[in-house]
Amino acid sequence: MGNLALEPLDRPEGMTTHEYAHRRLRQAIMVGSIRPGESLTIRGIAEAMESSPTPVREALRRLSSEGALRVLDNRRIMVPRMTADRFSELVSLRSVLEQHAARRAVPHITERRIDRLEEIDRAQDEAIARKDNANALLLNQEFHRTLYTANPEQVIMPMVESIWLQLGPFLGIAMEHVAQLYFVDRHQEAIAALRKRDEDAVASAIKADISEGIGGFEHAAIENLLRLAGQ
Amino acid sequence: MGNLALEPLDRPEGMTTHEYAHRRLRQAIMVGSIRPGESLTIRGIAEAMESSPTPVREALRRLSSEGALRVLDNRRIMVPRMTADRFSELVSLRSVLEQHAARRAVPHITERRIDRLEEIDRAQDEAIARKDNANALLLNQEFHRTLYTANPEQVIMPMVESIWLQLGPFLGIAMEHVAQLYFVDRHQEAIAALRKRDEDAVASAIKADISEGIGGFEHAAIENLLRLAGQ
DNA sequence: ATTTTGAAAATGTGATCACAAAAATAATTA
DNA sequence: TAATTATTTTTGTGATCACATTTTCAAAAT
Repeated sequence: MGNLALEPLDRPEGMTTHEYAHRRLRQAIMVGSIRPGESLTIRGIAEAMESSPTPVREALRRLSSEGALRVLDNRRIMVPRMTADRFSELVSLRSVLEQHAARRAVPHITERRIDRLEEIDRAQDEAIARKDNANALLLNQEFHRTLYTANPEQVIMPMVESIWLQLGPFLGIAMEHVAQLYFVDRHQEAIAALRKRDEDAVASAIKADISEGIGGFEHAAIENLLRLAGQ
Repeated sequence: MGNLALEPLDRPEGMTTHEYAHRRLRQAIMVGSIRPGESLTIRGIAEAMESSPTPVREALRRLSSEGALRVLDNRRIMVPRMTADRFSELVSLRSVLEQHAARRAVPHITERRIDRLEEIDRAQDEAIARKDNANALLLNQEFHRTLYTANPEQVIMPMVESIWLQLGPFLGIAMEHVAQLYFVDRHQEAIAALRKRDEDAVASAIKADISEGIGGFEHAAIENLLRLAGQ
């Protein structure tokens, strides 16, 4: 049942078992440490985290509703396989979604939050420098999340995270076959635009960040990568 | 625990209990037959559909991951309350999302499917004529769903449905206080644009359909409606 | 050697139970 | 009468069990 070991993740007091299972599986999927096609068994996971089938099933159901997992006809649960076409759908949707999220965040952004974004970006650069891909990925997500959640009534975040969840497993594969994942980012450009409260410029920085980041994989490159990984 | 009675919904052979519970609750929420603020109890629902807590809990968890339900700190589960600001977030996101979905569907649309769209639109007009709001709503959703799922690799549909789920309870309130809900739609315009495979025109028809439909509620009108409904 | 058959193990599903926390109700006090 | 306390009921949670289906693996047959 895969290395959902990752890091056991601290479990805050009062957090329910199914919540913990959900968070742990979610993070494992999002940073690509569970391979597509790998099938997950309820009992296996339950045993791995020393609990029982009931809460694990609830966690798996939630993840399937979030698009992170897929239930087959035989009721087996697995991480969906990636295809070049699906990848392209995911990336184009991500671009539209996050541009919109960024625009709607601008009117609510504070200087304090922009400072926080700079910190996160710095931390991400450090993670990249020490080739710590998993943490760089996590910090990149935190950068985007911190931007979008500036909007207090925002309802888009769960959808953005759903996209991340669906792209995660592919990133896991990519990281095994490509040395550097995020050589460039457009975060500085986004920050500059935010300081000016320039919605268009922010949206365009986000668009570029995505299209030059994960969106940079071309159709043929993806098929090669998937073949290489035995998908 | 509310009239999730609605219609008991036929239960296809082989459908699991939690799946059935999920579908039934989902539909009840989507057509607005469960009021915001109304709290749902696991045992209550289980009893109402003659099953047990386990599968009902799974259904509720899925719905909470889909944005349809909210778990409070006391672990109570309820339909989220609407606010004017949240409503505006939902509608603007819906517009962006569905325009994108429509654009990506155009290259895959077939004449047969366009014919099907015309049928659905006709059926919806009939439902409107006989003031059958719930079915008109369902048929409107089927129209949009049929369009977007023309794209076989589409990953956007769960997100669109999540928006519908979040708007559903408000529609239920609106239906109690407003006579006609969908006096106009832009479906014919969308169909004409589809016949010409004109992406821009299709997107613009969908945009208008949303902004003139549910998007037509103005900030003040929403606050009035919510106050009227005792929210 | 490949396929088919049969037994054993693994797995998903849902009902039930025990426990703790929360809510509702009744009893008591100010 | 209103507020507070105590008791009862309701509710969410998670472990366990039984059952049916599926998968796995070994033996037998073609």
